[in-house]
Amino acid sequence: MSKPREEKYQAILDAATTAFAEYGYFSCQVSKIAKLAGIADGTIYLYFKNKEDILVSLFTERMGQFIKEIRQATGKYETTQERLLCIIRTHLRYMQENRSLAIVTQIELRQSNPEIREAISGPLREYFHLIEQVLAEGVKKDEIILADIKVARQMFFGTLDAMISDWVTSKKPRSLEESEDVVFDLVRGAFKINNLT
Amino acid sequence: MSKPREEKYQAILDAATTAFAEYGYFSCQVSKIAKLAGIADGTIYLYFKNKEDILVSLFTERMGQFIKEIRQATGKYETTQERLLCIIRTHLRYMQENRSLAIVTQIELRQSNPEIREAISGPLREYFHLIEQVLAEGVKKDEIILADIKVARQMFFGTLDAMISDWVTSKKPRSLEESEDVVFDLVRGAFKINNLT
Amino acid sequence: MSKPREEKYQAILDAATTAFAEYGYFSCQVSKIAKLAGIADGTIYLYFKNKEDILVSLFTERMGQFIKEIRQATGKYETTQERLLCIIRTHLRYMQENRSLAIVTQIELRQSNPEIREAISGPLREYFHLIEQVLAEGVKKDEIILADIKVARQMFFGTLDAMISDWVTSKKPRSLEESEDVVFDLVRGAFKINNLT
Amino acid sequence: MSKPREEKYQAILDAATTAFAEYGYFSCQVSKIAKLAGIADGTIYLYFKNKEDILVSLFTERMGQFIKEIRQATGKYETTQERLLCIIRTHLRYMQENRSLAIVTQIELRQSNPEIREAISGPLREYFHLIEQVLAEGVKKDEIILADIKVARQMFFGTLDAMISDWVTSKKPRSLEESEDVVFDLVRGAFKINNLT
DNA sequence: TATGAATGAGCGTTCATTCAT
DNA sequence: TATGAATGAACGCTCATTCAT
Repeated sequence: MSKPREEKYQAILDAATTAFAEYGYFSCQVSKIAKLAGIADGTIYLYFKNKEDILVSLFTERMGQFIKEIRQATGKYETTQERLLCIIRTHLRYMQENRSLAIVTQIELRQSNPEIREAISGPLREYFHLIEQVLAEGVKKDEIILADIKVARQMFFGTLDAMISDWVTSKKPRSLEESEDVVFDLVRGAFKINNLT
Repeated sequence: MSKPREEKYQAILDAATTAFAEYGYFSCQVSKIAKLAGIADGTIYLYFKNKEDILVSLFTERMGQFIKEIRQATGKYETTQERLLCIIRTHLRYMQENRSLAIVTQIELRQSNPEIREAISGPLREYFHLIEQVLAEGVKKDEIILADIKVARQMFFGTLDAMISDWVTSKKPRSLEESEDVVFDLVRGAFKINNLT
Repeated sequence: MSKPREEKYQAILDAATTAFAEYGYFSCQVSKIAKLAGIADGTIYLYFKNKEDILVSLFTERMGQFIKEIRQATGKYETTQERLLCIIRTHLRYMQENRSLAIVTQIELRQSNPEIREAISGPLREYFHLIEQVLAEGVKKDEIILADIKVARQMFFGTLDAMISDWVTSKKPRSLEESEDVVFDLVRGAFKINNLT
Repeated sequence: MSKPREEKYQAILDAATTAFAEYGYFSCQVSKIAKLAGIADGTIYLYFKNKEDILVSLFTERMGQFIKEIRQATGKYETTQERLLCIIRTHLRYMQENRSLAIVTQIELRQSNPEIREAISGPLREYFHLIEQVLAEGVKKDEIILADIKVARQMFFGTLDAMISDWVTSKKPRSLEESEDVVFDLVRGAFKINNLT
């Protein structure tokens, strides 16, 4: 019987995402997650080693899926221009549709607690790597001009991240989709994307 | 004699900055700050209402000074190009010289805990406002071309923030100064800064 | 199963009564109550909101039962004379059998701390009311003669209270029961109880 | 220079009486007493060994004076009837004019903390002794009839104590003086005071 | 598996007391 | 004497985790 187990595992992760998003990791009690998941406190420990494990699993699972989705979507496009626009769209839309995850990402991504940060950094680095791959290939194909891939990635990711940070913080945020083209336009300028394409 | 009082106040804030940077706000006990400041636990409460007040004061004081410094530095320049470069340089250098503050900023800036976030948001919004002012004026003077001031600010700040985030996280970071020109170049492209200037 | 919960609730109240009696409310740590009840400190907070809640519950429960008992016992008698003797006996005997409760009553009944006093005053006022009812009816039925019901109640209760206070304070107290008739005799004189009855 | 020392000593005792009355012994910080006395916290410790010493001194001094006053007043009268009325009047009036002292007496008289209670009990026992002397002499002179001096004293003191307790607790208390005659009348009945006298 | 009552380590904060000035 | 900043022991309460059922 692995299916019901998987289901409850995901239910806990869902509950944790919501709860962490609302209260923050430290201010959120395990009992709150349990209540939200509709199970007893103790049951959580049949699925996760401890509170930290919930957070780490949450990142691994959800960020992993996020990156997988972005990678798949990006794979459909050939040009760097299209790929970057695809990442922008997928990133913003995914976060918009998973607001709690977006919040948790914003909050806990930079946890100082070394153990937590280490566990979390994996998926994030993978995402950074994906972006940098796209950029590197674009440079190689002369579709963009960059003096420093890493800094370019920092700009690219940092922009999206700041947008989500604002959106998440804002009480009545306007849709992120509206800004997709604006961002892309800025990126085109920054990366000197060949307009002929 | 208000001098010694002020000195101890700052000493506690310094200790808190270091301690929060190392452990994170929640994982850092008040006693750790006290020990680091070389005072007794109780003494902290002669200067701060509670633990949260330390964090909030830290932001108000240190971020306030950071913004003040940036504002002063920026004021010396006329063109938008120069101003933006000035912000980039001041921001990166300030954070580089105040690594712990940079870390705390990264960590706690996005606290989910509503009270803390609210208290912190003031200085940050002020900084956002400053950047947007520079951008708006640049647009007005036709020195840059922007479809959306807010998104441009998000890109500008987000880029610097991501750079610092990487730098802070990295075990052996290369100097942020090296990247100043690279970032500026990207920004010039993004904001279509008139190359004639 | 609500039984074991009720049992532990009472056990904590018992422990608290003993501990408060020995050390006084403020000088008695919650951990002492827990140890006396044979449970962990934290368990206390599964049954009571906080330390004050223990004290208040103690009064509500125990004093409530004390008053209930007195009311029941008194209800069996018709004449004021019999009723007053009944109160005297029940009061003294109850306290004699619940020495710790008697002490706590003596100690905390007059707490200056306004919140505590307010919470405690309920049951006490109820008792005062009961006594005054008996007295008022006695006056109505011409079984006693009183110029002022309230002052009479103060004398009646004050006397019993002072007796218990002495008994509680005394290192080798003589039994309270011995004094029952003596008190009653004084009361008869004071209230001019009709000897014909 | 012993005069200013004595003055400040009394000032602290006055402040303590007021402060203890308002907050209760445990809930009243030494700093509150100091502020009320218009001196620095540390100064208190030039006059008193510690907080407890303040309370004990307060009782010794103030209760001592109270008893002295009662003893003097009582000494002026010959008959037991007059003497008892004199005690009633002096007791009630003294407490009415020293409301804070009355409150502190009510509150702390029955402190469970053994050390405090022991220190306090002295003056109180002296007062009990005084009352019992009057009663014993009255019995000897056939002016009153009592089966048990101690219980009679308990009634006498308990009544006054309960009256003050009510008066102290009440938000808008009626004057205690109004009740003097009523109490005396009750006492006359209880003690079978010979009306011929 | 699931429960949820029980645990007890851990921490923020208070405040009586001290001591350098 | 007087000050009041500094001290640090002490304690109420929380909550992640366990375990008997």
